[in-house]
Amino acid sequence: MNVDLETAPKTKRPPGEPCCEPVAYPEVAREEATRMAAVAKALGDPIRLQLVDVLRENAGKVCVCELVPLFEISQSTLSHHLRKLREAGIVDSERKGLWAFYYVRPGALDELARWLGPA
Amino acid sequence: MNVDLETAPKTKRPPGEPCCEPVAYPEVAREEATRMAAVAKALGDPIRLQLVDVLRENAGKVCVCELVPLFEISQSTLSHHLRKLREAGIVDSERKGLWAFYYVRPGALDELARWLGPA
DNA sequence: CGTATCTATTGACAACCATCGAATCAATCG
DNA sequence: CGATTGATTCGATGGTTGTCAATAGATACG
Repeated sequence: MNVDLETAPKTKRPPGEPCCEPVAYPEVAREEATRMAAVAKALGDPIRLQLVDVLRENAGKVCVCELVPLFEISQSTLSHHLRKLREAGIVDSERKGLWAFYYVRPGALDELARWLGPA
Repeated sequence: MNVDLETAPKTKRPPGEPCCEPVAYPEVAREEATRMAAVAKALGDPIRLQLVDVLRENAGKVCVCELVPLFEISQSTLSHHLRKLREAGIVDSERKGLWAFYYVRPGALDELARWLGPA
């Protein structure tokens, strides 16, 4: 998480030299960032963000058919968004008879929330 | 923020009726979601997320030329990412002489962080 | 002025994305 | 079984994105 960066000169330098020394960069943040960016990307659509919002407060209680009228999109488009969220590990679903109930996977948003959170 | 959803029947219904009654949907969340989704979208790239990470801890101290060697991308691509972050209102820049110094705008991440935050 | 350095923009291109309608799969009921 | 309803997948289509090379703009120095 800590990108320890040696802040470089920033004063005039004789031309011919590059701007700055190469700066050390902790590998650790790389895959962490990739994971969090994937979650953020999945939330980077208003409909998906609202979907997560609805699901967080009605976990396991809303079937897909109830979600459709909330947004002015077709059913297949909604299914597409749900798939994106599923692929990002944010939600999961459970089928019961005819209906499919989605829920936000516990802890799925924690890493991003913590990073984003009050510094 | 609260999507108050009347959880619908979910029991067998006589055929011919639609699955569920249309569900009331608070308008309030709509533009809120759009704003937050825009921020999330901007963070939805590993490089941009790392950029924000670096800038948060070295606000006003890192010039663009120092950021380039941190990632294996060209200078123009980095500039492109910075522009994206600027357009999303996440960062801003200040020029001093030859150099451009970027910083994370205070509070830019708060709304999303709060929504995402520990429920 | 001219030249070197740093940053931003432009143009191009492949990859990805959101969206829809239509087809398909799944499960319940008669 | 056959019909119906809900959910997912498929195919197509405009739009957006990430990337680079090349270029342009801006600032400092001589």
